[in-house]
Amino acid sequence: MSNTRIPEATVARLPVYLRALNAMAEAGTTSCSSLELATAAGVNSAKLRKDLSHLGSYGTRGVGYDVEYLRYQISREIGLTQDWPVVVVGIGNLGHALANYSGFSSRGFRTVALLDADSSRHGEVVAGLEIRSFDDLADVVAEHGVGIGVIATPAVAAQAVADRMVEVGIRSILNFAPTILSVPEGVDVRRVDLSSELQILAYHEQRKSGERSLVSAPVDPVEEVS
Amino acid sequence: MSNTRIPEATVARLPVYLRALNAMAEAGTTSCSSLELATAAGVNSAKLRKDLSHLGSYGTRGVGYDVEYLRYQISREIGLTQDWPVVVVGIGNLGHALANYSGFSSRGFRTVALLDADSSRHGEVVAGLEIRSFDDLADVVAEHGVGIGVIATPAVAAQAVADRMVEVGIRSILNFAPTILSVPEGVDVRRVDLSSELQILAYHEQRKSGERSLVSAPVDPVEEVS
DNA sequence: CTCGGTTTGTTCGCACGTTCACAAACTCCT
DNA sequence: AGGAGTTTGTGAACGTGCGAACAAACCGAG
Repeated sequence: MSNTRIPEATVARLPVYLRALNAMAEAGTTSCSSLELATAAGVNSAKLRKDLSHLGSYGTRGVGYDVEYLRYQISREIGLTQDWPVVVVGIGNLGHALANYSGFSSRGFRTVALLDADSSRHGEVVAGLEIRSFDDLADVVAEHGVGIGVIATPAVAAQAVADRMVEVGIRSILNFAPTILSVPEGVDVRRVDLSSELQILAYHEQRKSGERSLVSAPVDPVEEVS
Repeated sequence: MSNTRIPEATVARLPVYLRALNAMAEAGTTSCSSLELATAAGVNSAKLRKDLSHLGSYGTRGVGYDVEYLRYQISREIGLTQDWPVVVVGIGNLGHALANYSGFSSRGFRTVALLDADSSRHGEVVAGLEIRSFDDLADVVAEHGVGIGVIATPAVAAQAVADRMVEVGIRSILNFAPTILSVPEGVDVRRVDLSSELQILAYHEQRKSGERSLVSAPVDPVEEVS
């Protein structure tokens, strides 16, 4: 069972389960049912059980799941039992926030370097780390091992940063810049786009409002531009 | 065609298309094919055409799409032709970054208030706005109309903030706090979890590494805790 | 006007994800 | 020991999304 590939949708939910389990462990709960964990994670209980079944059979019928045991199993499956060095490039407002974000360092992720192209900021200390030149990327990777690259630069610089990251061997990139990065096969990019999220919310909000006022706006007032 | 509901997966991609169209417009391109736009957005061209067909028939066979016209149509569909007031709660590192994020203000979204529970920060000016008390939430909503709420508080405070937002009429929430919010029916919550994104990357990175070294780790060294 | 080339919009088959419903398995009580 | 109650793990039905392939429609040349 555990040698088969885990579905992508399941992988995306594992961190949520892990978070819920951590909260339970902190609250002193040692055991939980699939329904409890599912509601804490905001999903259907059947979906939770199927997700967990992809990792193996870690529950006990008639009883439920041992919080600590399941927590370890999910952590191991995701890979949090090892150490992941993280390089953050672009220390603007967002990069600053990311460097200080406790959620990064807490779970196996260790920010090992902050890089920025702006030389006037080099030497400045943020979250206990000195901002270094972007040219040091290769050195950082050599020093701490290849890890995960986080791009928090303006959109125009993002592709160049990504290209350089790939060059020095980074194959997992978290991109906060509002651009689609093109990378070679084998490199994973996850995009976090704050503006897109707002736009999706706006779409649903608009639909909800339109529903209320029963305006269907059937005719389009704008003609083709010539 | 345009009166039917647009699939959720399509809605999530519309902002990406919009961004690509904006880049084209800035570059002076007035017309484009589905293939050009699709590659710029990083998707399959067939998928792009199907997505756009849900909005209506805005292209010309044998020619392609008019950039400006399509840009307007997508903007209108998402609802960006109207003005969306946004309230940001929790002006820590992340809230600070969000307040300064230009992508918010650029596309119909207008940050109308920054709120924080910490009274020592009240009056401080961030991105041209004065930080106000969280108690002012109802006033802000009354003043600027019900809008979108952004939660950038620590995890422990997030649920209380969400509850209050719902109370004063906000029904679209963008949650950056690492918690699952429980909200009543009709309220939309989108979650942006930086730590989860890293964990998903780590999972894939681990698989890539494991593939290389051919270590399948079939036996589990940890026994059930008693 | 007709014909060849091009590009959209749509149909179809397939794979993936979700939910229901239930058998298997465990605990507890008598 | 046995049965009642509970909860997991999974098989099956269902819905959604994706990609290929193709017909419909448009442009331009002759």
